[in-house]
Amino acid sequence: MIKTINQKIEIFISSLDEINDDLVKTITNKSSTTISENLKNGHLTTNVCMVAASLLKLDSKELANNLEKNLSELGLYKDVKAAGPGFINITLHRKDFALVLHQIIEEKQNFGESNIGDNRKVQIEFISANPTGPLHVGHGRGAAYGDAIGRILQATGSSVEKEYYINDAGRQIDILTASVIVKIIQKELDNFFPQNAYKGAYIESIGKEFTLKNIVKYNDVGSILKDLPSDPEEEIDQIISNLKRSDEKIWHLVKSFSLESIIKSIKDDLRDFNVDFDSWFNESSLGKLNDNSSEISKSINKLKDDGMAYEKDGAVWLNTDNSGDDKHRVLVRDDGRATYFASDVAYHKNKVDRGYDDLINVWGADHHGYIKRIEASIDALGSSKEKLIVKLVQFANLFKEGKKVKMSTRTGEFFTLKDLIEEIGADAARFYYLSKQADQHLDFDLDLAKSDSKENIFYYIQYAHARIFSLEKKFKEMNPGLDTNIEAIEKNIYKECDNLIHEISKYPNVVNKSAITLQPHLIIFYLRDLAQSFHSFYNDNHVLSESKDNMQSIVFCLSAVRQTISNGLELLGIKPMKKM
RNA sequence: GCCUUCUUAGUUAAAUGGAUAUAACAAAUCCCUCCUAAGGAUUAGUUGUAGGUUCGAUUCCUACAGAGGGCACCA
Repeated sequence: MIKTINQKIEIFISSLDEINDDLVKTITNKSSTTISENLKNGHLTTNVCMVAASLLKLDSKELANNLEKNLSELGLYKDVKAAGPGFINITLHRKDFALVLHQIIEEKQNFGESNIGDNRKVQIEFISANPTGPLHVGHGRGAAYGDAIGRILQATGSSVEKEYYINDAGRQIDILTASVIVKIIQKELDNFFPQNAYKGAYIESIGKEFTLKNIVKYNDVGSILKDLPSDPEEEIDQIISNLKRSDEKIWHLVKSFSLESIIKSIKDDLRDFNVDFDSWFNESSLGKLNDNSSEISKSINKLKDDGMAYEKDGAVWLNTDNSGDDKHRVLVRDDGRATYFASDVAYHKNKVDRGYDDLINVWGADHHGYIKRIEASIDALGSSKEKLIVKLVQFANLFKEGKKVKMSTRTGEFFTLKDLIEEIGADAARFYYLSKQADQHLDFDLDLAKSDSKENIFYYIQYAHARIFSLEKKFKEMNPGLDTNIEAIEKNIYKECDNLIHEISKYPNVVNKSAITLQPHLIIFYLRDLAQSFHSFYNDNHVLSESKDNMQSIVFCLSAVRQTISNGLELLGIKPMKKM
C-alpha cells in the first residue's frame, strides 16, 4: 500500500516546476510515508511536502494542498488531508486498511519478517566469558542481548551465526587449575590457600568430582609451597610453576577436567536460558607461538612482513596509528609469551577469513578501550574495520528487597545466572535484561519481576496474550464449526477494532527498526503499547455477548493481536503464556 | 589529562530530524451480578545551561555544568 502511494507521490513531485531527476531522488530518499502514530491523523502519513518545499524553496502548506487535491482525485483513498506544517494524512478504504489481518492469517508466526538483511552473512560473538567459573548475572545481559539480536537479524533476512569464544589458553586457566589442585590437597598444605586463587564453592566441587576417579598424590607436597613471594600475583604464578614441575601429568588431567566441567555448566545454564550457539571457538585452536604454522604465528608474521608490527625493547608491537588508539600495543611480551591481545588478533583474522559481511561483537562495557586496537589489527591485516560492529553492554545491578545485591568475584560470592533463572524464570529474566538499551546501566529489580502490579510489564504483556488465548478457546466452544472470518471486518461491522488493527500494522516496521539499530527494547515497548490497546478494548467490549457476526470479526481481529504479541516475544526468545 | 556513554514529569524509563514529547509508579477520583482486577477510565505534572545547523531539534554540531565507565608487556 505504502509502495503504491509513494509511486503516486513521485509522479506528483516529478510534475512540479523546476524539478530534475536528481532532486526527485533526493526528495524521495529524505522523505517517508509511514503508518500514522495516531488514528486521528489517518492511517498513513507522509512528510514529503515539507522535504520538497525546503529543497525547492516553496511553501510547504501550499504544496501539501496541491498534493492533497492530486491524491484525492485518484479516488483510491477514502480521505486525503493536508495537515499541520505540511503533512499529508491518508485514510484508506476499509478493505485496504484491514489487509494486514489477511497478512497475519497467512503468515502466522512469520508475520513481521522481512528481507532487509539481504541475506548478509552476519556473525555475532557474545558472552565469551572466561571458563573459570559459572556465568553470573552480568553475563546474562550479554547473553539475552546477543541471542535476541541474532533472532531479530535472522527474521529480517540476514544469515546469522552465533559464536562463543572460549578463552581456554591463558593464565586464567592456569589459575583455575591451581585453585582446584590446591583445594584438593588443602589439608596436606595446612589449609593454605593462595590469595589470588578462585574461591567459589564450585572449585571445591570440581575437585571432589575429580578425586572420585583419580588419585591426587604429590611425592613432595612441601615443594609446592616453596619460595612463595608475598605479592598475590607473583604467589599464584609461583604455585602454578611449582605444581607443573611437581607432577605434569596431574596438572594436565586436572586442567582438562576443570575446563570441561565448567564449560559443561556454562552450556547447561545457557540451555536453561534458551540461548543457543551455532559454534564454540577455542582459543587454544589458534595454536602456539613456537609453532610456525599456527594461526597465531601466521597473523603476527603477516603483520611483521607488512610492516604493521615491529620489535622494540624485546617485545613485538602492533602499530595502531591509523585507528586513533592512543598507543601501540604489545603482541608478544619480552619474555616471549603472547598477550591475550595477540590471540584476539588471530581470532579476528580467522573470523574475517571465514567471509562474513558483518562481525558483531557483544562486549561488556569495560572492554570499551579495547575496540580501537582490534579495529587497528583488522585494518593492519588488510581487511576493513567497517566490518566490525562492537556493541557494548553495560553492567546490570541487581536489587532485592530494595537493596543492591553485592557481588564479588574475588571472594566467590556472586549471584549466578542459574540463581537468577531459579528465582524468576528464564523468560522474565530475558525480558528485563532486554527492557532497556543495552549500552545503558540497568537496575534489575527482582521483586518487581515477581510482582503482580501493572508495573511488571512482563506480565502485563503476557496477560494480554493469555486473555486472548482463553477468549479464542471459549469462542470455539460456544460456536463449534463457526470460523472467524475477514468478511465481517470488511463490512465495517465492528469499528472499535480499528485501533487494534492500526497498532498491529505498525509491527513489521518495529521489527525492521529494531534490526537496523540492533535494539531489541524497541520491540518490548511496542508490545507494551499493543497490550495496552488490547486491555483497554477488552474492558470496553464484552466480546462473548455480542452478536455472532460481531463476535466473529472481533475474535478474528484479537487472534491477530495475539499472533503479533507471540511473534514479538519469540524474537526476544520468550515463550508466550497461554494462561496465568 | 585523554577516550567514551549519559542528563527527559517527584521517581524509573520511551521517542528513523516531524504534528499536542510517550508510558508506568507515586497523588486524587471512579469501574468486577460481567469473557482472568496480574485489568480499565479520568485529572495534574517533563526535554541540565548557553549558542549553532534546519521549514522544523529530545534527536545533529560546539562550549559549559553534572553522573557512570574505560585508559596494563592482565584477561
